[in-house]
Amino acid sequence: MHDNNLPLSNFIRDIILKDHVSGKYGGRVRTRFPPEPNGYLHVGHAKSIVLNFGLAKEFRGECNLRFDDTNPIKEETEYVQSIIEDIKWLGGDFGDRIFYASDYFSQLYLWAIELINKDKAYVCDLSSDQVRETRGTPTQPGHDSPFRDRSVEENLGLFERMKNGEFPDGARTLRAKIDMRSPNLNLRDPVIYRILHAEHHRTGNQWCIYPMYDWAHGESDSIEGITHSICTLEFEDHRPLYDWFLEQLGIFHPQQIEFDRLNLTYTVLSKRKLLRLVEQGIVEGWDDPRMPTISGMRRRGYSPEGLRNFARSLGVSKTNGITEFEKLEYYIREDLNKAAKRVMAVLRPLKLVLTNYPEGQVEFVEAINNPEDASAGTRPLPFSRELWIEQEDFLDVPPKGYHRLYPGNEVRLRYGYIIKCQNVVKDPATGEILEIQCTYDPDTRSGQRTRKVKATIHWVSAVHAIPVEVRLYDKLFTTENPNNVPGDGDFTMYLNPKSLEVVQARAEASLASARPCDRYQFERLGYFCADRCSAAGRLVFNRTVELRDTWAKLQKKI
RNA sequence: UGGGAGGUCGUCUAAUGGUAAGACUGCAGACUCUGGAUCUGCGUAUCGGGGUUCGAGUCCCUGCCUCCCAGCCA
Repeated sequence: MHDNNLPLSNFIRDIILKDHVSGKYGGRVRTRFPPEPNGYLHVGHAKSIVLNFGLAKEFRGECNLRFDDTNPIKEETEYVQSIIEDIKWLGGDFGDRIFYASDYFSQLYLWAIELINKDKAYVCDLSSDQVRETRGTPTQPGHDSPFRDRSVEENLGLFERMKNGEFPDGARTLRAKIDMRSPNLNLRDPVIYRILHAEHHRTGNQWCIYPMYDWAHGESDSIEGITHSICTLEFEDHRPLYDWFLEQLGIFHPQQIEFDRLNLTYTVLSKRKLLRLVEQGIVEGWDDPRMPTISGMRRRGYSPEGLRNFARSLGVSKTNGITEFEKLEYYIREDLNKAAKRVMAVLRPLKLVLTNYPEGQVEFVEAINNPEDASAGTRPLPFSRELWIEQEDFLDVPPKGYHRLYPGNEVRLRYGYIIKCQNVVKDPATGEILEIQCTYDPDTRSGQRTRKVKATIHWVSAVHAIPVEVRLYDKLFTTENPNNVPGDGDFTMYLNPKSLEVVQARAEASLASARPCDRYQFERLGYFCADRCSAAGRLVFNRTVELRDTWAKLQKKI
């Protein structure tokens, strides 16, 4: 078993380690996690959070939380709240260092004026269509805007009037004066301010010009004294621009480093697509347990530790790959196995009667709460004549290798007795199995040295069991890469119609005290988590992940 | 066909000129009062072709393939 707390080596850590020992930035390490509050965080962000906060912690530095809130049209306070909650839940420690790019709007404005004064920026009257037309293409150079050579004074005046709200949206922009013939499209006089008469979630109507990402991001990093600005691969082309702005201004210059974003099989991880799932009502909301969002996974029952271990196991590189969903499930199970209390619950109940067990008699058997943790202790379980067992644990005609109950066969009732199937009661009209009649062997009570049988099945006492609703979740998509759609198709064509099944189950009575978010293992079935809507009178559990099931796997192969 | 970045077991990641390693998956087995967990075993993977070198996944040349970039999104 590997040690999950060991710092894993990766190329970014190598760079930081080198800078740390060489004394660059005074040996100081400061990273940042810069989400845009335009959606909920997902498992891909978890990778970035673990990386950024982990690196800061390892080198005794800090990681700031900074909201990249430069686009008032898409951003909302609800997202800010959810992001803060999700990072905390995951264990990211930002202390009181919650910042907003919008905190720096005034400074950014002043710096823009500085750029104009240095003849490195100009006000352009071209429409967005015209800008696109003059930008050129990847293979053809662009050409200069007719407004490129305005005087500093004119630019200053126009820019101030832009700020003062004298022009409608889109009428003008402030652009950096770099090189319209650059092979890097980002350097072809990129827009740095646009006019947007929109209310901002924090600055309200104070501004009607808003900085673009490229202009705001590096400068925000600089203001906060970020040493290593870690972002995803698609920003590689932006690094020259990131550097250019900093150089023009002559301010503190953080280092941008790009790494590969997480892709997961059977999953979409783009905020645009996730937003669609929410808005079209395909899922219940951002925290639907089928969503790859952090809040969805939390509601599903994933533990922060499990998610962190998964994120750490990912590694960091510049290769564009797709991680198998099974790897995520492995780390979730690994953590839950250690921590989750075991209970018995029957998802699809089938009546079982012990014909030789006295009517009305109840005895208590001792059940182990967690075989992985002796300190979790034991609990008494009521045992009686009539029980519920799992429908799939009985088969009238068993296939080869099936060890569970069938006519004439013996199995052990977990923590109870060995029983033998004597009779099957069926509906004469439909052939539906109504009841299984068995005899129990009084000499085989759990805890004694008795003979062995091939299978142990779970059960609950019919009179003692409580009804619970269980939501069985499955993958949201039926294909490994839902992003890869043929022709003019849409990723929703791969939606799994069976991603949610609700069953009315019977559970041991101890589950009555389950509080929302409590995690359990339902023995032989999987890990389950009390939903946030679960209450004493109406218990609801979400299936987090199934147990590994080698029998089911064998069946599939046939 | 411009620029940028990549190509190592099925998947993800290591190896920083010196025995190609680990995790996940898969398969086989042991153990088991969870067909869980645990344990054991199983790996012809360096994109191709040249070159440098005693020695190349690593360095050089060349070809091929993949991803990203033409928002007043981030």
